[in-house]
Amino acid sequence: MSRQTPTKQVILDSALYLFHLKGYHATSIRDIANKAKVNPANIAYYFKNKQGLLEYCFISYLEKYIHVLESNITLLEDKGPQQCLIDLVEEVIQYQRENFLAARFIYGESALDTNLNREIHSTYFAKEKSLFQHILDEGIKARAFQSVPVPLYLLQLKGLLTASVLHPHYATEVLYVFPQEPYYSNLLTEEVKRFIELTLFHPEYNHLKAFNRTEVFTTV
Amino acid sequence: MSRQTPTKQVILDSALYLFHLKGYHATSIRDIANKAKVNPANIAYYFKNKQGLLEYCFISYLEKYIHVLESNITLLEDKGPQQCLIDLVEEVIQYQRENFLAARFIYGESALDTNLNREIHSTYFAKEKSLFQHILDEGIKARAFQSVPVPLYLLQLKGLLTASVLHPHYATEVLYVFPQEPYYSNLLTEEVKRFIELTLFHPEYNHLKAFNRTEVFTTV
Amino acid sequence: MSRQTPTKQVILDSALYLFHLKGYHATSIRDIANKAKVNPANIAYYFKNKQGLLEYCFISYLEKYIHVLESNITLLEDKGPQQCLIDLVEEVIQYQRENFLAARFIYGESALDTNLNREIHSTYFAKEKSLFQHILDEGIKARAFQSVPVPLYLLQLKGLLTASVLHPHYATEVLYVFPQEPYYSNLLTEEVKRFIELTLFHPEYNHLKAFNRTEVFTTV
Amino acid sequence: MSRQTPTKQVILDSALYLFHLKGYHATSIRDIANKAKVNPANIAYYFKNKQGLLEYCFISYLEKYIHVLESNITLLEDKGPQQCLIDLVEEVIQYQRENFLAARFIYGESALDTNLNREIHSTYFAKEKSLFQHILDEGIKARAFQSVPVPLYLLQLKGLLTASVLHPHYATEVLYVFPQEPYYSNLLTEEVKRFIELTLFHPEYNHLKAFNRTEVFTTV
DNA sequence: GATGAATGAGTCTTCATTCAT
DNA sequence: CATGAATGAAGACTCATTCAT
Repeated sequence: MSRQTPTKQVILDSALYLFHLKGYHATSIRDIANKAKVNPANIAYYFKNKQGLLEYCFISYLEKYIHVLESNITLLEDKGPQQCLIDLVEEVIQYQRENFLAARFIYGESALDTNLNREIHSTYFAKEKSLFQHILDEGIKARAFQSVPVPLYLLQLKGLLTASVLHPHYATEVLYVFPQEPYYSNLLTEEVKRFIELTLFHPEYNHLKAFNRTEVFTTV
Repeated sequence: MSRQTPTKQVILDSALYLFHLKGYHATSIRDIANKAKVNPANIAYYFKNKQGLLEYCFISYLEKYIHVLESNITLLEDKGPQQCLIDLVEEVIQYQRENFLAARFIYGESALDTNLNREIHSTYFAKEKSLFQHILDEGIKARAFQSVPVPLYLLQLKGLLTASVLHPHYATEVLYVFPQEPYYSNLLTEEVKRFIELTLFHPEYNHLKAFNRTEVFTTV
Repeated sequence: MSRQTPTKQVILDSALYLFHLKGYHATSIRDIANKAKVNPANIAYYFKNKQGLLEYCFISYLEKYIHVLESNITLLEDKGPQQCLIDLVEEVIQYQRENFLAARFIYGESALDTNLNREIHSTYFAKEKSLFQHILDEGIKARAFQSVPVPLYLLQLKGLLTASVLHPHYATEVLYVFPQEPYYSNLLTEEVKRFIELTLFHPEYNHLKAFNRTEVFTTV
Repeated sequence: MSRQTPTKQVILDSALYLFHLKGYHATSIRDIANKAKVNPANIAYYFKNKQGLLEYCFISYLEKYIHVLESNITLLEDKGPQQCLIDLVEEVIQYQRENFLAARFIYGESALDTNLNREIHSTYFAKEKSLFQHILDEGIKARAFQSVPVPLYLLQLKGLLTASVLHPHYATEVLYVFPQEPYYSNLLTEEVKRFIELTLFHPEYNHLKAFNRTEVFTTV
C-alpha cells in the first residue's frame, strides 16, 4: 500500500473507471490517457502494457480480497463457525462496496475465456474456495451448520454475494435498489445473512440474536 | 421462429459462441466469419452491422425468455403462488441451460454502460421484474409467502438464478460443478428451490411435499 | 432517341441526379438502385458496369450537344457569322439548361485526369472547337469579327457559357441568381450576347438591332 | 504561415496533387500516404480525418485568397475603381496560377452538394462577393463603370477568371493553350482585362493606357 | 518522468460485381 | 427481365506500441 506516483495512480483510477464502465476491450489506452490527462506513452512506462495494466487491476484487488478473508479465518476458533461466517460475509460485502469499480469489472470479465482468468481462478479463487470450505466443513463437523452440499452451496453463496455487483443496472434502474448507498448496502447485508441463517445454520445450535428485519421493504 | 437461411443461422451460432467465449468487443467480425466459414460481408448483409448482430442475439434470447415467464404466470391462479414460483424457477433455469451461450454472454455484458443495455433493462428486465413481483405480491397477500422486501428479494433471487451462468469458471474449475450437465443442473435447481422454500414460503401454508435433498454433495 | 425500358430510364435519371449532386465516385451503385427503387443487379444488366453507366451519361449528352452545334453551323452562310454565333450561343445555353444535371456533372468531372475525359476531349470537344473556330475564322475573314486570338477567345467563351453550370452554389446562394429559371436564364443569355458583341463583333459591320439591356439588375 | 512539420507538409502536397488529379473521393488515403511515402496513420494523426485533410486544403487556400482580395481593396480610393479592379484581376489570376492544384481542385468540387461547400459559400465566397460588389458599386457611382447588373456581371466575371482552371484539358489538349506557363498566363490576363474594359468601363472615363494586344494568336 | 511523432497491424464497413434462380 | 445471396477487394479509421528527445 505504498504511496504511488500521482501519475501512476491517476492512470489506475481512470483505467478502473473506464474498464468497469465499458469493459476492458472497449476501452482504449488513449481513452484512459485522455481521462487521466496524461500522455499515452506513460501507460507503457508504468505498466509496460495494456495487459499489464489489466493484471495490476486484477491482482491488487484480489490480493487484498484474499487478505480480508484470511484475517477473518484466523478468528474461526474464537468466534465459532456461525459468527465467523456472518462476519466474513459482512466484510466481503463491505470490501466489494469500497472497491466497487474493481469488483464489478473483475467479476464481469471473469466469465470470459482468458489466460488471466485461468490464472486467477487457479490461485485466488481456489484459495477463496478453500477458505470458505474450511469454515463450512468446520461448521458442519461441529453441528453448527446443516449438512449442505458444499460446492453447490458455495456457488449459491457466490451468486448472492455478487448479485449487486453483477446486476448493477437491474438493481438501480429496474428495482430501484442502490447497493452503493450505505442504507441499501446494510439492508442487502442483512438479507444475505438471513439467507445464510435460514439455509445453513442448525436451528438448535443457533445462539445468535433473533433476526429482526426492518420492515420497510415489504412491498414496492 | 421462421426458417432461417443456413448462412444466417451459422453466423448467429458462431457469433454467439465467440461472444460468450471472448466477449463482444474482443470478437472480431472476421473471427465470426472464419468460424462460420462464410464471407465477412455476409454479416453486414444479414445483420447490417456488428451492432445489429449483437442486438439480434440479445433480443431473440430475451423475447423467448419473457415468453417463458408469461406463459407460466397465466397458471398462477390454478397452481397457487408457491407451486407457480417453483415451476417458474425450474423453467428459467432450464431455459438458461438450453440457451447457455446466449445467457452467459448477455448477463456478462449486461453490467456495462451501453445504450443497448439501457434499452433492454427498461423493457425486458422491467417486464421480468413486474412478472416476478406479481407472483410475490399475490403470494404475500395470500399468506403463502412471508412478507419479504420484494426488491431486495428479487435481487437475491437474480443472484441465485444466474450464479452458474456468471461464474462458469468458478463453478467448473474451482468447485468442479458442471452446470450444463443434467446431473448438476438438477441438483442446482433443487438447491435454488430449497433456498426459496426456506426463505420465502410460509411454513404453515406449505403444502408441498417435504424437501428431500440428495445427500451426495455434503462434502467435497 | 428510341423509347427506353422504364427500368433503364429510371436508373439513368437516378444516376444523373446523384452524380450531379455528389459526384461520380461518391455515388454508389446501391445509392442509384435505391433511388430508382430497383435491384442493383439491373445496373449491371443494362449498363454492364458503373463505368458503363457513366459513359452512357457522358456520351448521350455530348452526342446531342454536337448535333445542336452542327445543325446550327449549316446555316452559317445564310445567316452570316454574327447572327449564326448569336443563335448558336443561345441554343447552347438553352440545351445546357434543359440538360442541367448532365451538363453540371460532365463539366464538373471534365477537369479530372481520366481515360474517359481524354477520349471525349479528343473527340467531342475537339469537334466542338473546330466548329466554333470555323465560325470565328469565317467571321474574321469577312470582317464581321475583330481579329481576336481564337484559342484564347474560345477559352473565355467557354468560361462564360459554363459559368452558371460550374458555379451553381455561387450563383444561387451567394449571388441569388437562379440560372435554371427562365427569367434569369434569359438575362444571362442576353449578357453573354452583349459580351460577345462588345468583344468580338466589328462595330461598323454590326447590323444587329441595338442591344437593350433590361435595367433591373443594376444594383443589388 | 507557421513552419510545418515536413511530414505534415509532404502529406498536404501529395493530397493536393492527387485530389486535383482524380478528385477527392477517387483518392484513397493510402494513395496519399504512398505518394508522400509516409504511414497512412499519420494522416489521422495530423488531420484527424480524410475530411479534415480536405477542409485544411480548402480553408488554407481560401484564407489566403480572401487576403489577396482584401489587401487590394484597401487601395481602392488611391487607385480609383478601374485601376483597382484591373490590379485585382491580375492578382487573382496570379494567385490561382501559383496555387494551381488547390484552385483547380476546389473549384472542381465546389459544384457538389456538400456541407463543406455550403460553409465556404456562406463565408469565403460571400466575402469575395461583397468585396467585388464594393468595387463595382463604387465604380458605377463614380461613373467609372457602366451601369451593369452586378450579380450577373459577377457570375460572368467568375466564369472568365476560372475558365483556365476549370477547363484544363480543354485548354491544353484541345486549344493548345497552357495556362500555367507564364507566356500564356500573361496573354490570358490581358484578354480578361480587355473583356472587362470593353464590357464594364465607361469609355469617356477611361484614363488607362490604350490596350495593345499582342497579335500572335489570331489564328491557330 | 514525460512527451510528440511515427508505425504496422488490425478494426468495421462499403463497394462493385457475379451468379443461380 | 428481375432478384436475393454471396463474394473479394478495398475503403477509412483505430489501436497498442515504440522511440528519440
